[in-house]
Amino acid sequence: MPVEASLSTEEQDFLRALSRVVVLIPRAFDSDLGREVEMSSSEFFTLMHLSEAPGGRLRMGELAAATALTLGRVTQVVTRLEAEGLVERRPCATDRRGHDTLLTAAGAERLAGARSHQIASVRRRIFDRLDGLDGLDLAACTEVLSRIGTDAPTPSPQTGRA
Amino acid sequence: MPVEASLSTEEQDFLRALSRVVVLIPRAFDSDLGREVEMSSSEFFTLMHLSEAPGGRLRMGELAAATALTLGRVTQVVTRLEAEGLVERRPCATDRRGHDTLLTAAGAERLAGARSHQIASVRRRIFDRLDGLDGLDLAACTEVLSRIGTDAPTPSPQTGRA
DNA sequence: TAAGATTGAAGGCTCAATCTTA
DNA sequence: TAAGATTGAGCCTTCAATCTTA
Repeated sequence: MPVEASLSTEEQDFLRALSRVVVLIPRAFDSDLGREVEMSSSEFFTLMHLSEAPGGRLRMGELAAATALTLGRVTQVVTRLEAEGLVERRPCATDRRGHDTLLTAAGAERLAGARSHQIASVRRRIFDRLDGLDGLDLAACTEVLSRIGTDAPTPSPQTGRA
Repeated sequence: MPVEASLSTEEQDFLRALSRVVVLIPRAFDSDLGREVEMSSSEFFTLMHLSEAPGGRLRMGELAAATALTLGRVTQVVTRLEAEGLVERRPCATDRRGHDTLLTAAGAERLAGARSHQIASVRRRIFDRLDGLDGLDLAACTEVLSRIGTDAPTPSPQTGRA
């Protein structure tokens, strides 16, 4: 319900900058990765999170949490990656409702080939733009970004995850 | 071309936080606005930028620059808004290739009705999450976000680094 | 030739409905 | 009943092709 409310100038500026970034960044990443390694950023990050998981193996829900994608979207991405032989679906040993996604050797290789392109893209689109920024505190920015977006009391590192 | 490259831990953390936000924020805004005022965030921001322009009037290309949307997408959004009577298309007086988009009275009214809902959404999804954050420097974050995303030498104040 | 804008096809993402197992 | 996952319909967005006027 709309209560009497407004944003400060500082808040408005932040909102505008953020609104711009959430449009520009996905376009930039998808464009760069698509052109150079024929992969969407969703696919790239899915492979990346799998490669970092113990055994290269994650449940669908864990993959959704890691990528911030919806479960439905994860299913679609995994289906596509599986069709390319980059991941495999395995029944979950402890819960027969669940499925594990497992990074294949081909998937690991594909990720390795994509990584340097992605790093170059990230440098060009992000960190190169911050060169010479006076008093840059990247960690402080990271903290801010880590907190926002959710509705619930932020399931940030540490804090109550129930 | 992939050169020898990598990201520092700080940079990786920033990238992860940013990647999460660019997925979460559009979903949150579109969900809130869609439920409460049946409008997408693209439509909302389009109306907002029009309302801030002199005469409530902007060229398609200016609208694209303001919203960071592509020209093709702006055409579609404006078409939809026009069908609802919230904006009007007018031939541009000085360049017959161009079209102005003009905010109507109905559009201004609709925007006014949506604004408080949007502010509530922004508070809930963003600024409430930052309450109690020690040493928060919102302006510094804004500066960082304002710089990233583009490919070209950043149309920011100062330097043009090739 | 190039710039402003539009269009249609294709792909990304969300959401609600559904199926299976706990 | 609820949780994990999948599916299909539909919207959002991009991209390349196209049309008109500079």
